[in-house]
Amino acid sequence: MAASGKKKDTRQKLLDSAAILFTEKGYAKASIAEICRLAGANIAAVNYHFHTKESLYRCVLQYTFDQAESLYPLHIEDEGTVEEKLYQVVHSLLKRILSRDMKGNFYKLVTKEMAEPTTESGTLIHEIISRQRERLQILIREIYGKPAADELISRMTHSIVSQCLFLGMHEKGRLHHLKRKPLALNDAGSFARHVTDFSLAGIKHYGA
Amino acid sequence: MAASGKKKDTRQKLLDSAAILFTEKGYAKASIAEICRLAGANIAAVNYHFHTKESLYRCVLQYTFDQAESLYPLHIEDEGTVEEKLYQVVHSLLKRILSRDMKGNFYKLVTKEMAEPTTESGTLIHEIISRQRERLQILIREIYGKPAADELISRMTHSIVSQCLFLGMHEKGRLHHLKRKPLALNDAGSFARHVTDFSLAGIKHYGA
Amino acid sequence: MAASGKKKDTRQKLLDSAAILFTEKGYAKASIAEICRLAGANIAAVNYHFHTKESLYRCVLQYTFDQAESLYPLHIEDEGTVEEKLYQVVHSLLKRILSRDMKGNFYKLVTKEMAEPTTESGTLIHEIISRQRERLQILIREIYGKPAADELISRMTHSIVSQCLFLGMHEKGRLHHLKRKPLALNDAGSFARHVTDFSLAGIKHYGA
Amino acid sequence: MAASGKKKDTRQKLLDSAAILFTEKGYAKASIAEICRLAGANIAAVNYHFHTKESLYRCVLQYTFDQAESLYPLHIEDEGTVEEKLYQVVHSLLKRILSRDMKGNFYKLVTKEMAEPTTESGTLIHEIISRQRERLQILIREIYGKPAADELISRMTHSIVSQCLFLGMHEKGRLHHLKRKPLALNDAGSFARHVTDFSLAGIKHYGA
DNA sequence: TATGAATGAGGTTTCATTCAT
DNA sequence: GATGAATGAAACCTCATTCAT
Repeated sequence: MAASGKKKDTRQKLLDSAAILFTEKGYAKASIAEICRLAGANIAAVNYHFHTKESLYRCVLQYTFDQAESLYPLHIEDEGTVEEKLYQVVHSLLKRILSRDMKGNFYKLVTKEMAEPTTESGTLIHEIISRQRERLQILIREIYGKPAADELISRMTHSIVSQCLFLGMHEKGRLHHLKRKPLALNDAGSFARHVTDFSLAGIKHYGA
Repeated sequence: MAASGKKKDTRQKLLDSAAILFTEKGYAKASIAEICRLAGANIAAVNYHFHTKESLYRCVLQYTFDQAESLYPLHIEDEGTVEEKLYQVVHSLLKRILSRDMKGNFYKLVTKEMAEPTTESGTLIHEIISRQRERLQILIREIYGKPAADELISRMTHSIVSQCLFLGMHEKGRLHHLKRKPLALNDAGSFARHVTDFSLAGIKHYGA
Repeated sequence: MAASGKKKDTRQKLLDSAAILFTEKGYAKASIAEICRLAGANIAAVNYHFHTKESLYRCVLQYTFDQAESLYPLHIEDEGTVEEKLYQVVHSLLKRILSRDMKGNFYKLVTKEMAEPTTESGTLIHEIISRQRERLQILIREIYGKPAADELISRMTHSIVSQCLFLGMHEKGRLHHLKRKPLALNDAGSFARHVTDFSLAGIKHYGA
Repeated sequence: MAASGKKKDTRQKLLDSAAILFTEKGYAKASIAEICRLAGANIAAVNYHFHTKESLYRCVLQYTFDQAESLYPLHIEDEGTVEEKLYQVVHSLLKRILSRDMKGNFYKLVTKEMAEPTTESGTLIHEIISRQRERLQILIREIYGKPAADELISRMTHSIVSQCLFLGMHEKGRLHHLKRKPLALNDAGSFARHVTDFSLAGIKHYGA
């Protein structure tokens, strides 16, 4: 019975390998051949299990997103202050972004996708990002306290989101001149504190 | 001279075409053949003038950076307050990022490069970004007023830089769910005001 | 028995699907996968029931021929004139060629095979065509009335056969510039009249 | 100077090889690799000179048609009878069909195309066939002498055309059970005589 | 008996680069 | 100095077939 998990093994190994290589090298430069080699599978395996490279890519997006959600769920306590809720949102986002222990990192794929969109893969990302963005906007409105123009809310959302996602753009520790040492998962809490405090001050500046 | 003028012409046209295509499609998907076609040059012209594709790419990085510097120079008035100087820095950066009227846009190339590094091309970008980052850190220290740990300064720098560079990541209006309407060069001043005010409040929050 | 009925079912569905797809797209472009999909069968079903693709093809040839014979049997009345018998032969052939209501159309496969022979499949077609051709030659000799060189008989046979089989070469109404509107089964009688009359005149011209 | 013909040599050799292989094996089964091998060219040569396999195919169609026209021009004497003109048309068509000495045979490609259309290649063939068909219809009307329904003219045209084109369907002498010995170019005159006489009788039968 | 996963050979196409002219 | 033909490596994809279950 333990050995009966052989059946869907190849498909899973392909997903893992693809996640790693897409994350490391990007969609274009990660070749099917290399993905299969890493998975220990035949070169035709991708076509058998996923039909095309792009379809594999979409599955990887979904897969890494699901992993991110299950490993670092967004848990907002109902009783805390809105400020605390903002911290929780930012913290959970940063944990996902800084995580290195998953096969592939969804948010690294998202930033790649934003910088260099792959045909037809935007839909999934669009939905996910939109949902998170809306949640954040509601929170910001609440923190702001007074009625605010959409434009203003939108800008403040941008300010917060960019501080988080921008962390996902430093590949392999390269270009790490932008920060002192590469941030690791351990730093998520501390950095989330900074982003939250920095941004709360910004929001409240407008409210004053 | 007429003949040597002709030669420079081809080289220049190649730079322009390459800048456009690298910016639009990224390094990998912009082919030499297409670049030459757009430049009205022979298919061997790139190898003749630049030897390899990657060398052409490095030249394009330098070229678009020089253009950015000359079109949107960073002019800091000596007499203003530090807050005003921060605004000027942010404003000039945003103008470069939002500009669409140059052949290629250096900062769009930078964000592509950060998300998906091309072998061996990091050096130039490293230097440029470092220089700007240092200038910004000095300013932030000044605004902060009191002695501050490098770590803190670094984090605040990140917060400001990310708000700016993140704007360069929205390709062709796709993924524009992150902002209401695509920002244009006209919006640089207004958006710079937001980033500056938002961030000043953040910086001062720590100082309080 | 219930189980053995099931088996025949799959085999039969494979035959039907293969007949349709071979007729529509030709041997090379009809893939085993697609045939199985259309039959609602497993992808290994063809190899299981027919061993190879080519063997399936031969079975399809036989199958569609049998269907043609049973749906449009060649019924020659013993009492009619030879001219009338010629009409009956031509008519029955045209009905088979113009038929669209069978699974696949034997004569469309024959014309495909003549234009682009598939390895090893000629034997069956050879036999079938030969038999029909001989029957026709005997009839022509009879109509001709006088002793005739084989060469002459052969040429007249060609003239008649080609007028019929050529109708099977118009795929999907494409290339239908060769005739005004695509002929349908209804037109078989009328067109057979034309071919018969036209050809009778030709035959008798030699006899004169 | 004699050696200066090297430049366009490869393209021409590719055309010749492709013509031969497309004619022998059909579009689908003639592989680019084999065509290049036969031409003594690199495997990327087809893409360089013709871009895609289908584009090469279209060029081959045009090329073989041009060869057919120049080798066996259709020369109709103005002074002859209409019957004689019909013979000339049929004769020239048969010479083209029976020719084996060209690189590829346009009409063999036409019959292949009719039996198994290749995507998007029909246009050229459509035009050519239409033009020839119209010329023939005019001639038939003239021979017929009296006003005739389009339908009738169309059927008689079919009868003549099919007798000719059907000869192009016997691949490599296979399936030659339909005729005694494979017809060769020498037989064109004699066979054209048969087709003409046989058909003239047919036409006149209606006129009677 | 029947399946679905897996395979390897081969197909077309793309592309950066080289080289004789 | 500049060209355009040519090249070889490598990419993605298709497919008939095999095999353990």
